[in-house]
Amino acid sequence: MTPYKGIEKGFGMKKAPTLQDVAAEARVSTATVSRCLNSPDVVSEATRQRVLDAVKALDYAPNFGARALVAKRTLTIGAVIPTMENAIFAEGIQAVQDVLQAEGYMLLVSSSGYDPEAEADAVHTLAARGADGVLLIGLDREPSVYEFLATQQIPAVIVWTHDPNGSVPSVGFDNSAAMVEMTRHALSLGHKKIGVISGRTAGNDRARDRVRGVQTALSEAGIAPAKVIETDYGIAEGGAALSALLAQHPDLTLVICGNDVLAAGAIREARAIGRNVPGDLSITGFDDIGLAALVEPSLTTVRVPHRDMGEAAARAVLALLAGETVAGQALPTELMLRDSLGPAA
Amino acid sequence: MTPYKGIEKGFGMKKAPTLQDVAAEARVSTATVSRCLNSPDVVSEATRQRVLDAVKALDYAPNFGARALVAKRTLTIGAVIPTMENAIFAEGIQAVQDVLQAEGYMLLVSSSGYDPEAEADAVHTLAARGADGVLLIGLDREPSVYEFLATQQIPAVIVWTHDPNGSVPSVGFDNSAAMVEMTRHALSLGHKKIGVISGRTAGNDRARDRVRGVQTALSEAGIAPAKVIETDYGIAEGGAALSALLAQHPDLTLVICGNDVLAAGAIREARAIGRNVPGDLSITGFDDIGLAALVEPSLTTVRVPHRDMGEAAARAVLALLAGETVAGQALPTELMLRDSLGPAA
DNA sequence: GTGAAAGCGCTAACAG
DNA sequence: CTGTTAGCGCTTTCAC
Repeated sequence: MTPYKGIEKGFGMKKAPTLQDVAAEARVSTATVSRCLNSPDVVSEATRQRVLDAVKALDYAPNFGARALVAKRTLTIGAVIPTMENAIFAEGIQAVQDVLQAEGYMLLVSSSGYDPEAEADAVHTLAARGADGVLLIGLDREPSVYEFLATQQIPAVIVWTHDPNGSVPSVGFDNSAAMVEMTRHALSLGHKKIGVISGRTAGNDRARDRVRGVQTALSEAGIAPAKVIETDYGIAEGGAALSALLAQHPDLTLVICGNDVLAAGAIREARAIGRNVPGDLSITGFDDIGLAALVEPSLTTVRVPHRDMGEAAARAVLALLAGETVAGQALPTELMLRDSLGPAA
Repeated sequence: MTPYKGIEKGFGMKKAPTLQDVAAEARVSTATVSRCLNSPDVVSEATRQRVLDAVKALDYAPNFGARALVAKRTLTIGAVIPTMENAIFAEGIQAVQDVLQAEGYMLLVSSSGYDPEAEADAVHTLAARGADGVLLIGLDREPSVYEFLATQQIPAVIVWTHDPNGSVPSVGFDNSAAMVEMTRHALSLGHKKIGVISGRTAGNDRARDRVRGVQTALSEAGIAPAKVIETDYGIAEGGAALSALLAQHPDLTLVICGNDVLAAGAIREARAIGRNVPGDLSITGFDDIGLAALVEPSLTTVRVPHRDMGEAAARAVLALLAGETVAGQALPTELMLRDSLGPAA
C-alpha cells in the first residue's frame, strides 16, 4: 500500500473544510450553518437537513481555534495527577472523564510524577492550552499556584482530600479520620506493637494524614506511637519496606500500610519470610483497589469512593464554570474487613 | 496602576490584556510585540526590553484560541482508549504522556467504553478540540473514521496491535503470534483439552487475534479447536466464565484467558470450587500486569511492552506531525512462565 | 528594525 | 427564518 505520510506540505494540499465550504455546499450563509450547529431549533427543518447533509458530505468539523477565540472557552478541563499507573487515580479519573464527556467537555490530563514543581509547570501548560478549569490532587502545593489560577480566572477543584477550610473547593474524604477508624478497630483486636509503611509524605498531604490518623488513634488509646517507614510506590517497595521494618522491630503484630499496593507487597514479603498473615502478623491496606480482594489473604483495607469522588469533582468544576458557588464535600469511606487483619498474636 | 489604554469596549469590564494593550503600553505596533514574543532576536534590544516590561506590567498572556487559529496547531494530541480503569491502558497511556509532555505536547484523552460508535464520536470531538494528531487503539473501526481523519488532515497512529499492511502506521505487537507461542508451550506440557476465556471480540481485533492464535497452534498440532467463551472485562466475569466453561466441558486441563484480569478471576473461581491450580487445571493470562505476579498461584502470562509501545506510539505521531514518513513497528512479547501453568493432569 | 494591514474560521448582533 | 456584517486576538507578509 501507499506509505502513510504526515501532513502534506506544498501543492495540492486540500485544506480541511470550513464553515464557508459547508455554506457553499448547502447554498446558505455561514451564519445559518453556524446556527444549525449551535442552536438547531431556530432553523427550519428543510434547511437544517440540507446543511447537516453538507456537513456530513464534507466531513466538516468546526475549527477549534476560531471557536475558542470567539466563545472565550474551550470546553476543556485540565487535570494534573501524580500518575496514571496507579489504579486508584485511573479509576477516579475515568469517572471524571465520564461526567465531563457527558456534559460536552474533554479532559486534558497531565502528570506530575509526584513532583510539586512539575505540577506547577503542568498547571501553567494547562492554562496555556486554554483549559477552562482544573482539577488538582491533594492540598500540598505552593500558594503561587493558586494565585496564578486566580489571576488567570481559572476555577480549580481539589480532589482526593477534603479541607473544609480551604479557599478552593475540595471533594474528597478525610484521610486521617479513615485511618483513625482502621486503627481503632485494630486496637480492639489487641494490637499494641504497630508499624506503618507509608508512601512518601513530602508534598503529599494524603499520605501524611493517613500516618497522622494512625498516631492519633494510638495516642488516644495511650499506646506508643507506631514505627513509621516511608517508601516509594510499588509492590516490591512495599515488600522491602516490610523487611526493613521487621528488621528493626521484630515484635510488631500489625503493619498498617498507606495503600493497597504497598500492603500487597508487604503480604507477599511476610509470607516469603515465613510469617503467617494474619496469624503472626496482621497487615492492612488503604484504597480497596481490585487487587485487595485477590491477594492471599485478602486485604483488610479502607474503601474509598473513587467513582463518586471523580464524578462529584467533575460536577464541582462544571458548577464553578457556570458561576455557581461550590462548597466542596466530604465523602464517606468504609472499613473493608477481610482476612489480612486478625487478633494480635 | 497604569490605566487601560486599548480601544475601550464598554464600561468597567476588566478584560484580560491583549496584544493591543501591550503594544499601546510599549508604544509599538502589535506586530512588534508579537515578534518580541515569538522571535525575539529580530527586534532591537531597546524595544524588546520596553515590550517585555509592558508584558510583565500588564500580566499579559497570549490568547490560546487566537494563537491556535492562526498557527493551525494546538500542541495537543488526542487519544481514544476503551477505558482507563484497565491497568494495561493506564500504563501505556502514561508512557505516551511522558513522551508528549517532554516534547511540549499535551494529551487529550477520551474513552469509548469499548463501543466503536462512541469511539467515532470521540474522534470527532477530539478534532473539534483541535487535536493535532490522534492515537487509536486497535484496528477494528469503520473506514469512515480514517476518512474523516484524512480530510481533517489529522495524522493518526494505531496502538496495541501491529498491522504491517495497514494504511495507517501501527505500533504494537502481534497478538496472534504471542498466543501461538503460549499455546505451543502449553501443548508441550501435554495439554489436549483446552478452553479459552476471551474478552468480547466484536470490534476488538486484539481479542480476536488472541483467540485465533490459540486455534492456530492447536490446528498445527492436529488437536481439536478450543472451546471458547466470551465475557466482559472483570475479575468476577472471569470467574463466572470459568464456571460456565467447566460446566459444559468438565474435562478441560487448561484454560487460556485473553487477559490477566479474566485469568485472575478464573483462578480464584477454580480454587473456590476446589480445583487445584495448576495440579487439576492450568490457567494462563495475557498482558503481565502487576497483578499477575501476585495472585496465587502466580500467573503464567504474556508480557507486553506497555511502556515501550506507548513511547514509540507517541514518537510516531510526533514524527507524522513533523511531516516524516512513519513505518510503524512490531514490538516483541515475552512468555512469562510462572506457576499457574503446569503439566496436563 | 518596525508598522500597516490582511486575514485565520467562527459567532453574534442586526437587518430584512 | 435567513443573510450581512463586524470583529474575537494573533501572526505574517509586505512596505518603509
